[in-house]
Amino acid sequence: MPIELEKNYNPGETESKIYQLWEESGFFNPNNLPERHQKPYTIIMPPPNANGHLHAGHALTMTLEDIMIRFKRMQGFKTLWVPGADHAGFETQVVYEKKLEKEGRSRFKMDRRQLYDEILTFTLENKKHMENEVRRMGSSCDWSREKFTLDQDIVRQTQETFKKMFDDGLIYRGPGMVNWCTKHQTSLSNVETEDIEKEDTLYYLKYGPLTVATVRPETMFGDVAVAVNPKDERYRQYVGQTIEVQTPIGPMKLPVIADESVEKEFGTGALKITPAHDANDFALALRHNLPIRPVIDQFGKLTAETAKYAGLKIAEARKQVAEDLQNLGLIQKTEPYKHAVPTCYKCGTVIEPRILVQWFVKMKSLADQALQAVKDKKVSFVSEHFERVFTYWMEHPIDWNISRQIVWGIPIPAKVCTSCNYGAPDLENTAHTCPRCNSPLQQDTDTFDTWFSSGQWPYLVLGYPESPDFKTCYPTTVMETGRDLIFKWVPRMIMFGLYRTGAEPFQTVYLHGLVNDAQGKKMSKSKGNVVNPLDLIEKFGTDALRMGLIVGNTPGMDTTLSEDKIKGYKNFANKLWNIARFVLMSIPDSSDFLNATPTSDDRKLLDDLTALAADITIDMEQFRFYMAAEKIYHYVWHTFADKILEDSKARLASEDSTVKASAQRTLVEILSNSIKLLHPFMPFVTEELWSKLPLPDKRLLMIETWPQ
RNA sequence: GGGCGCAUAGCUCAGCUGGUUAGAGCGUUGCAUUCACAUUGCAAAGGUCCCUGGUUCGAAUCCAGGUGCGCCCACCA
Repeated sequence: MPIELEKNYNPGETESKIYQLWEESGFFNPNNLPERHQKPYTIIMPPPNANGHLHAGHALTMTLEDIMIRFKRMQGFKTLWVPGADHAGFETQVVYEKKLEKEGRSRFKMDRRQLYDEILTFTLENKKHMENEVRRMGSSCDWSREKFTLDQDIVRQTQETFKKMFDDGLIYRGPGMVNWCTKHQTSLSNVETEDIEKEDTLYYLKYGPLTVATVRPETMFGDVAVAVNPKDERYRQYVGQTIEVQTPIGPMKLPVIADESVEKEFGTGALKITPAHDANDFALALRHNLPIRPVIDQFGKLTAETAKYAGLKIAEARKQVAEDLQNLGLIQKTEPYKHAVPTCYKCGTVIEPRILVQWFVKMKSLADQALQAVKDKKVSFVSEHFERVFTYWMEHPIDWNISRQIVWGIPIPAKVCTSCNYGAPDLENTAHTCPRCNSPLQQDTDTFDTWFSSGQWPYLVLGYPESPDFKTCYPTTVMETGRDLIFKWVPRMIMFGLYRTGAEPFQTVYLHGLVNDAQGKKMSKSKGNVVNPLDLIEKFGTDALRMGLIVGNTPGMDTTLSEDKIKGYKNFANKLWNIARFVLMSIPDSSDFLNATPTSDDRKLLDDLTALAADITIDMEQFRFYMAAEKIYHYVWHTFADKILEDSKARLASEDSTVKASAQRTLVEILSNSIKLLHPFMPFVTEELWSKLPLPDKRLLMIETWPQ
């Protein structure tokens, strides 16, 4: 009996069944692939944060990487796609703190150990959801190799990198300027702050014989100098002098110094120097050997140094100080002033620059090596312009603060002195006394910036240095991730990879753009336009969602996700289903017809498809998935269904058995090749239909050969 | 202030190294329908390819300038 298909394709039922079939087949694991699969092709999945659900961007990541992997697997590569989960230090802790807040609790009143354990439980719970959602996307990744950033071996290697970098002089212990979030009580790296435009007042303050311009009069108590440009004739006579400055809490004496960094044109050309609370002033203070005088504490309140202002929060203090200065006649004038201020990217609190004794990575030499690797084309970017963006970043490296004052993360394996600034790695827990001052040492309670571990991800997940996976699969083939990670993650992976393994971590970087809403607007919780990929899967099926994400989506460019578009691909899945239904209804029980000689007309149809397959293969090789997908879609619907299939109806009814058998054979062959070409994009419906085709020696479609 | 990108049909976007009549999806309009599929088919309407200049036999495509928009970075306090 011919195989009968249901009238319509039902994605829901099919998808869970098929994924289970794949997973049980073992073919996600390259070790189980048939003999022909020899040459490695490896992708390390950017580990999604294990603190919530997949979003549209993840859905795009999974789709693109799965397309690459499935295509290469069919071509005969030994494909490995390693899934992972990121503990996402600060991000997760923020999520958990919000949860605590709702429960009326606070991390600051909790025992460190308890807080850690609670977040761990929370994370492991969410990690399961995340993993199931990765499966729902159809991802053919090797779950047997899944890694979590807090796995013991990962933690151990991360800590060893820290020690090695310290020994090599690439990591040093501050004091250094850090971005301090007064709400979250931790320092943040430069990529964890977000500049926002702010309207402030620019105050012109009388500083003895000079006038300085500032938006932060409350920091005047921390001033240690006034700086002018050495070429500024107006102030030349004061350079080297000490001036007496009136303040609401009494006079202070400040030296006047000359420094090139001072702009003559801005304000009055004279700049108050507050090294404890301004990154530029700190750099300038280092150049001129100036003292550092902190007047703001970790909670953003003024310190005892400021006498009557002590305990006031910055905003309140600013108001008070300005008012008092006004009354003393020390404000010459004020003007409105628009500028960008860095804020905590999670809570929007204005960052307070502070000088703290913490760990920093020296970026210059690492960045130079990364730059060279890219120049030498050891790493190339899909969409070449990303190379320019990357180069710009690597030419302007800033030392990287890797200490976080949060519990959720990999502990920094170091001992720090209780009385001086000494600190050093101590992985084996053997150091107890400070070699500098003999004071007791204590375990550093800080954890690593999460990018410090995820930056090492490619070689860590492959089991560097000893594992066979590392030896055969590193450098990996492609790193596919979001465009915004060109400066957060990609450079760190290249730098760490080159430093620790001596080789670049991947050969090609494919960056995708943002997934925006149907109107092209960025999705955000506050706008309420966030689209949940799981909802779309429920509604239209995974295959339809994948096509909707891929077609028309060029590398690096943002894309829009609209239900109408996805609906169109749901219809397409059904169209394909019905093509197969028709073909299966048109062929006899016996499979003799498969050996029929095609008529010359049919031969032409088969040759056309071969040519198309070759064309599509080139698109796939060159990462033009948006185009390959559209081409096969167009062929299946508007050539195969609308023309070939319609034309075949007469021949299928032919009395001439040669003509009839040729038509049958041709239809089956075109169908099976179309299904193969579509498989990377629409894996579920194609695998299901493949199972229905009356072909000899059939295996799972996922390991079938790509059409030549 | 610097960097990167974008501007093509009503909407969202393709158009790779310059080459007949500029394409797709959705939307719109008309017609069809006991057929594998109404989750369908056939057909139609719809474009100053942002503007100006240049290179070329030939420009949506390459170059220069302009305009508008988006993103990222930045120490003029």
